[in-house]
Amino acid sequence: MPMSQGLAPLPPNDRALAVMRAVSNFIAKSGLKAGDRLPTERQLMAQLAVGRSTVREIIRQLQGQGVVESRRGDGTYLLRPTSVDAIHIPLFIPAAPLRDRLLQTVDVRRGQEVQASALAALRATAADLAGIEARLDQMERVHLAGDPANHEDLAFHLAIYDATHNPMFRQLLEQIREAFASFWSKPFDRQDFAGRSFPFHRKLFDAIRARNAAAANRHTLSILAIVEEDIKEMSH
Amino acid sequence: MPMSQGLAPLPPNDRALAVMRAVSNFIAKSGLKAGDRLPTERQLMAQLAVGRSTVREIIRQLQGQGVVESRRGDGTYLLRPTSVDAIHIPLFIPAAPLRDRLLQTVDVRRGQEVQASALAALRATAADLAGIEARLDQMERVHLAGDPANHEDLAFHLAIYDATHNPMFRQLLEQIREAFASFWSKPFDRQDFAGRSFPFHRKLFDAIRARNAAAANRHTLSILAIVEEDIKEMSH
DNA sequence: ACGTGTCAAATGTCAGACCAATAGTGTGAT
DNA sequence: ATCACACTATTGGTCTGACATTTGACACGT
Repeated sequence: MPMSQGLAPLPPNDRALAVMRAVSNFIAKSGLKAGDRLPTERQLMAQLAVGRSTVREIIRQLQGQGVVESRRGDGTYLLRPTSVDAIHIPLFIPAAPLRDRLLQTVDVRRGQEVQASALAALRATAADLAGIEARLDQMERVHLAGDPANHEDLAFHLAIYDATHNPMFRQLLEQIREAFASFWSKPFDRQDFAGRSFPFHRKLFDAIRARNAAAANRHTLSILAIVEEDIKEMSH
Repeated sequence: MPMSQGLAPLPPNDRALAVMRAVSNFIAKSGLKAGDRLPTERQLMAQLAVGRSTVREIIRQLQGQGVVESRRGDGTYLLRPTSVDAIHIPLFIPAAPLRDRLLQTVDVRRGQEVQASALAALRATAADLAGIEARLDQMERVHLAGDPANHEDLAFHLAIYDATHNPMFRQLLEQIREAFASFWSKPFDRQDFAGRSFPFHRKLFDAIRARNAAAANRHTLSILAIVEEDIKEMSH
């Protein structure tokens, strides 16, 4: 194996880096979940023996990474657990009309979801299949009750991603979805977006359970085709 | 609901947000390119009439987003141009052995690159094709001279992505590649990584030029299969 | 039970000072 | 003329202490 990797390039007296590591370690080891409150700035300042400005700058940096959120007069809250050696990959998608951005994400998702479905068909364990089916049942219940099942739909797809045992799939979809959540807020929660894709979800599950990657791909493409149609139609 | 409509929504005292917007706007309008130097903290402080700590915190936030890099005693430099309304999507890939992380990215790339190749075959303009071929020629020249052509290989694939006219593809590959660059530095630059995939690149280009999406997919998969083999072999 | 006021605590902001590293300049020896 | 070295101005990094603004919780009076 080639040389020692990932060793700190070593900025010698860099307090900020030390504080960043300390805070990240604390988050990891203290078992904080998303939504939990971090120690106050003054507590961190005192316990780490650094100035408050340094602590604040690190919190700002975490904020920029989307790890943390500060609420004035209240405290700083954890958005997603992180660890020191987690790799942060920032994506920037340039300004464009909402419709175009949505269609661009469908392009990406088409490649990603097809691949994820195929991998899930190959790799899913019995427990994975049970989890997926549970999500599917839940989704069908809600849908048949006449309610929009967007949340359950997401859970279903995330369960498929988890069955690939590759965390990058989940990250990608989750973050893309979250990035657009601010735009959707109303139309996406209220109306049963892409409801016509509903029957294909069980077909997709059956294909995965049968370890039939080709069929899984086919049904995934069917679902995405409907999503794309709905986006195009939504922006009339 | 006796809401008075005409009330001022808010005088958001949020200086930080204002500074963030001001800096982002400045970056966008001043035409700064990656690598250019931003105004010094003291200049921003003076021109925006805010405290230096506020300026520093915004710079930290941009740092967390991967937009900017500060060098002590030198200045703050732009890594990637941004605009105010660019969407920031942070991905976190959890800690794992390097080998596993690399294989995970191959999983993702398989879906993505297949999709990108197919879209490029459908959407590439004449100019796009010329650009791709120029990159391919350059890559072949370097490779036949016996030098590792990793940089040229990247340029070739990026040209294909650009031919999809969907900026998300380029973002994804570029950022993933950059995230792992710190690990590769030596082994990746020195040795002709995945050199065996070399012949498939021209086949891929020919398929794209012939608008043959299926063939493009096939050759893309061939390239990635070799990449995967090399990763598995590298970690013997 | 319901507003209302008060207060402690938290983040947000500022100013001023000093430290540390860097790039550029100039000086001096060769 | 050239190279090595010291110096200096500039820049980001850190600390301190102060004040502002917002929030959540509790106590109070009606």
